[in-house]
Amino acid sequence: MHPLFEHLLRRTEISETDFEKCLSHFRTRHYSKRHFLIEEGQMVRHQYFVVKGCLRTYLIDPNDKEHTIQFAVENWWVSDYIAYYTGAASILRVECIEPVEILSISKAQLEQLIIEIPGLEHFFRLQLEGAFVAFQKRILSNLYKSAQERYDDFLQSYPDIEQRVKNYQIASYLGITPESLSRIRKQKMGE
Amino acid sequence: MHPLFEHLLRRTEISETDFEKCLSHFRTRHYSKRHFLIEEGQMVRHQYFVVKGCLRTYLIDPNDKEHTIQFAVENWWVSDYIAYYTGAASILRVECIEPVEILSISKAQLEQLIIEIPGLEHFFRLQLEGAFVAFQKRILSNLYKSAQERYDDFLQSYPDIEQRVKNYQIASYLGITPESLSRIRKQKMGE
DNA sequence: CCGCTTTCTTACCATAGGTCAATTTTTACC
DNA sequence: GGTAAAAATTGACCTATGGTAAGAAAGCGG
Repeated sequence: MHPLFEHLLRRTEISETDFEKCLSHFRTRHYSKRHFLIEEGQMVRHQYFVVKGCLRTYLIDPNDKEHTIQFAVENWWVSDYIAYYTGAASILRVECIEPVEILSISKAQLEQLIIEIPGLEHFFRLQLEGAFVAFQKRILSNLYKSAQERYDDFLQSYPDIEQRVKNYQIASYLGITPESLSRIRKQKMGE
Repeated sequence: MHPLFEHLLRRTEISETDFEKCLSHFRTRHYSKRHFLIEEGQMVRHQYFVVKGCLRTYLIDPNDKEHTIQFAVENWWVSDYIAYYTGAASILRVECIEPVEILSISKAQLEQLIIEIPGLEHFFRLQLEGAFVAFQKRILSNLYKSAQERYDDFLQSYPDIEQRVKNYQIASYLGITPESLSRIRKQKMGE
């Protein structure tokens, strides 16, 4: 079964016919490592479903430091959602950190599909509820947990991702420097 | 016009008849300052629309420190959404920090309404998109901005809320101690 | 309006994590 | 498989923010 079909069925009911219609509006794209799906300053009119590979969404601050918001692997959606939802120019980058196969759809087309296909709006509402929970947990973690604890949480939550990304990228997700992460890892060795 | 009707109309189309039906499933409640709408350990089966007053959602960590996730004033929705969406027991408190008038609805009833009234699901999807953007911005801020900058951002984003809540509550929202906030405020005086 | 409680401020010291720079290890690619 | 580049580690030092404690100010209930 198509991975997107399977993915949609987890949260909503959709007929095979409707799915085919839906799928016809997505375009498959292949990108190599280092390709930027989105760069700062762009308008963002698409979002993407990851069929294969790994990507990272991050911001570069005024001191040239990177801060990772999200990693995306198979069956995740990715975009600069601040820009996508608000219509503002992007302040983020979305970079392929592995060779990637994605399905791309424009916001205009997706909104049209949502009107036409019952169940799609439901899917995206539930999807956003999930994101809401994840974000809120992350904000809480950042508020009261130590770097060490956040790293442990990360390992537990994303054991699959940990092996596919660089430590300095994980550090930038946790809000610490690569040096600090290295020290934390060193300390864990001795446990 | 009813504040909830006005609120819904900002994001979706809904007939007056449908709104009346919708409203009939909400229950108006009044609470005094210090009342807890939700406490740790509870199951959370309701969410609330704030008609009047101000509330705060926060966590108490193992060291008895408070960490604020959200303030809610007129026309905001509030609940412990982690518990509400996941079905897990609450780890948060929702406390009235002013006398409050709210409209309460159970998840079961709301989900039923969403099935019956076209446009409601659309409303909540857009609402969640807005929350998504706000959360992502907050995570980014926490990743790369100083306490000072986050305080400035807070003042700019929520000038209305700033005057209705205690400084120690703002500090707990920003992820700093009341003492640090006090120092920041002192420094701002001299500017 | 008084007294009590809560909140805010200030000062002094402590610390997690940051910065910088050098070194080692890993990875990518011809 | 050798080499250049990228990533990770380490050590010495630094800084923003936390912890604690105590006093000042503000708010509230009677």
